[in-house]
Amino acid sequence: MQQYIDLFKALADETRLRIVLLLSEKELCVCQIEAALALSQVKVSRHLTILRYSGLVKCRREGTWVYYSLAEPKNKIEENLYESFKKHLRKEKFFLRDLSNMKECINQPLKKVAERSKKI
Amino acid sequence: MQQYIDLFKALADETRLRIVLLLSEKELCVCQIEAALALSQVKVSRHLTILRYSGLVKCRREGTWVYYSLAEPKNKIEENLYESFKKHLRKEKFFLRDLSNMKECINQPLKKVAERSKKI
DNA sequence: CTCCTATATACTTATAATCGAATAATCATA
DNA sequence: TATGATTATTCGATTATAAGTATATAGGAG
Repeated sequence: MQQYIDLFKALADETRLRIVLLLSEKELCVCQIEAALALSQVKVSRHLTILRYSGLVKCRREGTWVYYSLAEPKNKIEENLYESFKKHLRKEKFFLRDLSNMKECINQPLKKVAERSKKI
Repeated sequence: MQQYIDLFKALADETRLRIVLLLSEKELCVCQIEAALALSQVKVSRHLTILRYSGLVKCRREGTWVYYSLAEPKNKIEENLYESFKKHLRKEKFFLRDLSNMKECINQPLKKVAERSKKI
């Protein structure tokens, strides 16, 4: 039971939901997420930590960068939910915006990405 | 976006998740839910109110009893989630227990049901 | 070792969620 | 209208969550 509560708790926050949706598209490092969502470093990092503890995402370090990606679904509910995200949330405006922002960001040199994220 | 946050918030509480699961089986009145879940009247009523405001359940009055049932899903995510519940959560122990409790309760005279719920 | 960049954590404050106890409201029936 | 049964709401206390600022940690380059 608790695993499902934890899943819904993890997704019941705008920042975390947006992060999960981005990661359902592609593995990303912290600064790319910051830039794509136009959020501060602390905010992104903190919510990534929460997502990590709740088992929704995993990470790997590569030099100074830490890349985050979705973890394997821990149960059928989670699995179906992710499929459902991919199938239905793609059409939503808020997601398309984050997504195109993200794609723009990952094509820029990281320096620029970092500067951009500091503005917000 | 907010509609999804609201959905996950509504489900991110043990009491509410258990209620939703029961209602995915059958329309029930408040005292039946109390008895099935062995929870106090206040607790059940309060969480039903929250579920009603978040649009997950609807209710109809019949004399002194108020019957609750799941509302029509408001989006595809919600719809798929309910299907997923029906398909996968049925096997979970906590759900089977609540379910069999519920079936026992609705076969008893209401007076007994009420007494039973007061004990807890 | 020092500096710089990327990321994580502590500390504090503000806000929100939950709970139990008491009380109110609603309806049916006598 | 008085009573009993069912359901909803208010109140006050407690706990949990989220946010910002400042600070710490970790790794790479020089």
